[in-house]
Amino acid sequence: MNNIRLRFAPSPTGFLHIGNLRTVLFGYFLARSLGGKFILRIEDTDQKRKVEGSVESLIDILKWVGIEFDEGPHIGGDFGPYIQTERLAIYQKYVQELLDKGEAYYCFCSEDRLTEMRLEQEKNKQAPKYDKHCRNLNSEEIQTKLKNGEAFVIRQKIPAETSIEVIDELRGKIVFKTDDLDDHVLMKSNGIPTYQLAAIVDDHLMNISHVTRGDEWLASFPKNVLLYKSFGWEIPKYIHLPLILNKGGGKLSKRQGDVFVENYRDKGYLPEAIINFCALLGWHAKDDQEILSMDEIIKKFDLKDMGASPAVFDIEKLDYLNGYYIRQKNINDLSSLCRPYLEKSGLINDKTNNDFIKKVIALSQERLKKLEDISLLSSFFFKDKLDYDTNLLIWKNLSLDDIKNNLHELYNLLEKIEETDWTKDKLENIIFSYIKNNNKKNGDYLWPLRVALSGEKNSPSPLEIADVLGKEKSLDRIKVAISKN
RNA sequence: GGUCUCUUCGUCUAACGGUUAGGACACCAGGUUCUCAUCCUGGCAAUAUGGGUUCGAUUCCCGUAGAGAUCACCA
Repeated sequence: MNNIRLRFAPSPTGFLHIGNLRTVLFGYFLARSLGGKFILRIEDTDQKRKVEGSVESLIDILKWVGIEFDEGPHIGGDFGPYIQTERLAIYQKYVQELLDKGEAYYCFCSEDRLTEMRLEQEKNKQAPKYDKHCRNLNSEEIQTKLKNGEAFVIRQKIPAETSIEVIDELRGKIVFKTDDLDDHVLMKSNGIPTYQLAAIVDDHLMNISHVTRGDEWLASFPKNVLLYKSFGWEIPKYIHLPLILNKGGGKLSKRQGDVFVENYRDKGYLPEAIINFCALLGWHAKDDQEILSMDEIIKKFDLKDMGASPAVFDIEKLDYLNGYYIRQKNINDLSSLCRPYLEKSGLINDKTNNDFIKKVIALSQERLKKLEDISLLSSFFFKDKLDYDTNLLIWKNLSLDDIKNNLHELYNLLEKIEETDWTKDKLENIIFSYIKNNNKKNGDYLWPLRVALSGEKNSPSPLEIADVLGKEKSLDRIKVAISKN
């Protein structure tokens, strides 16, 4: 039994961003490698951005990836509730404590005044910052305004003219001047706390030992530390994970391709590949192993082997890993994974014979980068009529007549083979010895045969295709090729 | 603009202050009974820059440059 507790605390604002996935994954690796607990907490304090149903889809996709929680809104736990809007009374209590201690203050400034102030600051090329207008109101003024029912927020009272030292586990000590820090809003006028308050209170109350969050929070880290000090609470270890960048640099954004884990799942990326890929973004195993399962990563994971520099998302490496993991699948698993893609593209229906599909998929397995590729790679198996240019049949500098002759010879040869002997190995035997005995070259026969059977420039070997297609269909396709003009 | 962070092959990254600066992806070439793919072999390719400290710097310190983050009653 130890006290290691980490959490993933997303906002329910839609699909899971790949950068967020990387953050969860590292939190998960750390928690599990330390033998600790992993908790899901929903940070829904921004009601405007909340998207209906996103908590459910979040839990779904995390489950698909293979992340298991020990506590959370969907499974309960001893530190609930795990949804922030169900904890409002708690935040009220703690914000009052801050008020009583003089670590926070009422602010009655209108939005209009704030905007005006900001415009003025911009005009004078100053950093936009709250001007502390309400910081020194006396209690009479406050009581009067409160009685008049004036709207207010509660702001954090940042100490003046000093500096604050914070420790990030990846970067070490960082020093900020408090005068550069804003008196941030802790409690909004609707009585709901901001992230800055809610996250700190919850992390404390939920006994979180290590906070893993994105790099974008580093700038507000000193304010968080100040808040811990105001409460007199112990500060957990903080790990600000570097961001994932686009190919051209810059935050991974929707405009330059897929950013949601759901997009990758739908295209047929495997969780194994996604996990492995994300792990390699900022972490490296001591022994240089680069193909790793979740279990292996957890076994080898160490905070010390993590970097603090941002990483570019390179889809080509993901493709490589995905192809690798697809090749490792056994054919039963792979065909159940691929079948939905074939059905969706209309090549098969739910009644299509499964054994036939398995054979087709087996031939495409080593060519797949992602599951959705199966439709394009294997469509010729399912079509009644192949559509290809006659010239595609021609191999090197043979004439079309030569090609047709060769196909004719093959037709006569294959026609004699018994249905029960129609297997890849036997076909191979017969065709190769025929070519050899007649002193011909493999390509003169195999290329046109392959095109006749597939209609494609690239495909598996003609013997493999013929085997899967069966005698009748194969002979039909050869006949069609011979009669093409 | 202020503040903070980051900087090794194109990309992800390794290297107690001493290595011919290593690996992976991508790319190129060769091999694997036709193409593609797989697989195997080989190749190309990096310490941003200027100063220090040191016998010795990719590694430590300072400056410069570049990139990124942040500066909401969003998270």
